[in-house]
Amino acid sequence: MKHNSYNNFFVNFSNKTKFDIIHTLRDKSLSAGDIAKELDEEQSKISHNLQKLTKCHILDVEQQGKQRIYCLNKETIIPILELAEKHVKKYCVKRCDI
Amino acid sequence: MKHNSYNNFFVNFSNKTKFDIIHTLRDKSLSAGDIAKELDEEQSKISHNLQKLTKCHILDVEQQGKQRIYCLNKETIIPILELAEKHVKKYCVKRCDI
DNA sequence: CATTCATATGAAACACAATTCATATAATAA
DNA sequence: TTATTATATGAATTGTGTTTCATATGAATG
Repeated sequence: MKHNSYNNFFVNFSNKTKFDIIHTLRDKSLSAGDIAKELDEEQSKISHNLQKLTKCHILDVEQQGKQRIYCLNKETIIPILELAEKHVKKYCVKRCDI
Repeated sequence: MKHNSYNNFFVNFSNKTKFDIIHTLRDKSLSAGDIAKELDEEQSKISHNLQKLTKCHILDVEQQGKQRIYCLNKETIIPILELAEKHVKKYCVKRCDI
């Protein structure tokens, strides 16, 4: 497998903004604007991040009027999140992030 | 969950060097030096990366004489790799990485 | 078809992670 | 107890992803 697409996939889990977006969409679908509101972040910041998450199909989009509704690709993403959480809880309880 | 340790966990999958190390250790354990040799990379580069991978227990280490043998924490890491591969193969066949 | 609302986009600025290089430490053997 | 091999570490540099800001596009509505 080419490491690019692979690495790029994981990059999408490795900063706070994307983390917040993914977790916001874990139990509901939202428009770009509503995600920005809910996270109290600037519109274009959220938009840029949504583009990347969507490009590698971590998120799916659907146009609805003038809004764009984003939802999590639950099929593969939720299982990955769960495994990662399990690992982090078990091994990274205190300060693995230094 | 705190996003730090979480993000930090994923950061460790998102660059080529770490990708190469992880995949080299997928089927065998190696000393730091042998990893560097096998990947034809500079010693300290590999060492720095090994530190980070070990800190969040993606790798385990064991001292053996004056060598340090690194091995992959297969329990949680292999399943995550497999899910990621599945996703990438299915959704990122062409140029998700732009 | 002009206006408004929602979202996307490009480029510059910024932040942070990765690498490099020189050096230190740690374990062993002579 | 010095020399040698293996690995780690710190600081400066480099590289790359992220955010910001200004602006553009796109869909709907009067």
